[in-house]
Amino acid sequence: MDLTHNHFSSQDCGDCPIRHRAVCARCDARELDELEQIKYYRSFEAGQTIIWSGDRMDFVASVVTGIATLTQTMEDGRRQMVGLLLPSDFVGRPGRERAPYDVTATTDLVMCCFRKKPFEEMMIRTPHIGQRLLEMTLDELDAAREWMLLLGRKTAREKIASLVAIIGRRDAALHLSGKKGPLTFDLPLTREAMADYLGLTLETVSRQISALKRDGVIELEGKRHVIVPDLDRLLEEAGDDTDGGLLV
Amino acid sequence: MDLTHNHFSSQDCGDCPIRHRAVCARCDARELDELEQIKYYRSFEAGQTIIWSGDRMDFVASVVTGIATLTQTMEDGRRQMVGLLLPSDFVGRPGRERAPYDVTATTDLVMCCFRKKPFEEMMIRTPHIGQRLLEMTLDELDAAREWMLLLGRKTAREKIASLVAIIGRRDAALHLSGKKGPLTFDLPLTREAMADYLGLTLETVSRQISALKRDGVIELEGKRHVIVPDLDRLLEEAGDDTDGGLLV
DNA sequence: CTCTCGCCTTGATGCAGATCAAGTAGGATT
DNA sequence: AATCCTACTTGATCTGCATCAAGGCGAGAG
Repeated sequence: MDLTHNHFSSQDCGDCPIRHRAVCARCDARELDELEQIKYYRSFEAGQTIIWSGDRMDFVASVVTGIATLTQTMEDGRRQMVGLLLPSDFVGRPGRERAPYDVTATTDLVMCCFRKKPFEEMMIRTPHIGQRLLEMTLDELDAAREWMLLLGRKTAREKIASLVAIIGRRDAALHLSGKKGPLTFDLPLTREAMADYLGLTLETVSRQISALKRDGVIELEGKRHVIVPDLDRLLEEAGDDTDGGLLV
Repeated sequence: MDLTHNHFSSQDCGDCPIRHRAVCARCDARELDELEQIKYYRSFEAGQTIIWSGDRMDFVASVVTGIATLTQTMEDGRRQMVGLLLPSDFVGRPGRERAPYDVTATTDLVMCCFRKKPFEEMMIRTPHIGQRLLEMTLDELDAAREWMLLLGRKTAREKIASLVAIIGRRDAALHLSGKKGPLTFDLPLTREAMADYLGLTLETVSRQISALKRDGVIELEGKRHVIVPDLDRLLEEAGDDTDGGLLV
């Protein structure tokens, strides 16, 4: 979700930094109070599965800190990531009983949850919450469609460059950094998780990261920390024309 | 979008069969009248492009009859379909100026359009329109995620079987057919369009269709008309566990 | 009737990425 | 310091799909 969205207001964030951002920057005091009643926090450790596909899901939630993923698995074990949730992203669907995907914490994670039933009731009484959710869902749909282009038509090298660009930009947006020096950030995913994101094997991911490093498109410190000396070069490698897009 | 959705009511559809279905099965008379004011029809021929990516788009619309596609294109011409719009599907995003994808009619097509500005204003005054749009968008997001699994992890044979199953089921749903005999329907896409849908080349599409035919999974009359003698067999070939899913 | 054009099929070959298989690096445990 | 373990890297080989190339077929036009 786009952190620069015009409805956000970092000023009015109280003790729950996400609640306001995600659903109710436009709420009045009574509504905030009502949300407060149905809200609770949950913490997870890296690697922990939050919900298995098919499980009953009686809450909706915002990611506060950390990273979660949505994945689908076929009977024979093939896995595809279908959602990457960074702080401020929303998970859960009003009006659905059961989770359609596995939700997993890939780093230590804190989520701000709302009990589903009262949240749904509140949504009906409070239209702008639904409107905000619609905006967020439409953004997610756009991201999914960019992702489909990546999965269907990009080469392994382009996929890796795209992933690095996506994470780098979202990270920069999160830290609200005013353009200074080369983009630098940690990859918050294992090679295997990247492979599940990109529809590749982890060996191919590793090889292509090495290739981009060898060719000077990225630099690595350790295995996770990335330095992008030239963002335009990276975007070119990613096969991206649209450079406003690609926000997951 | 799911035609069996509980908010649909085929009874209350007037001269615009889609208007009610898509956005306002719950509208009262005044609201219907208001929609009437901002509504108009547009027809397109097979193959015609409705909007190019980047164009200004001053309407939202429902497909009445025929089929449209959303596609993305890279600079070098690689193309990926990211949306398949069948009758009753919605296209356009309130709050967005420009189209992010090419929209093309793949068959003769009639759309029921609403001028965007007044539609947006009406959405704010009439919450259940927004709620219905949220439901539809969430369904589309689910479909996009199934599609991502297909693009990222399925083999060419599984992809073809999945596509045939998706189209066959949606066709069956549209005709509200009460289970009778083997599933039979037309593929509304050229081999090239199927390739763009599936992230394959048209040659591979052709070969795999031939293979499924040879193996008795499907039968063909001409090049487009498909008979599915055993749906379970087809779904097995598609690698589908979830057999409620896969509605695009 | 036959020409033509779009759409489709089939064959031959090549290559990107999967698969199989070792081996390395670094952090935690003892 | 020795060990173990997990995450990662790199090499060798295999294969599924892309690519290049040559027809086939059916519908509409003349």
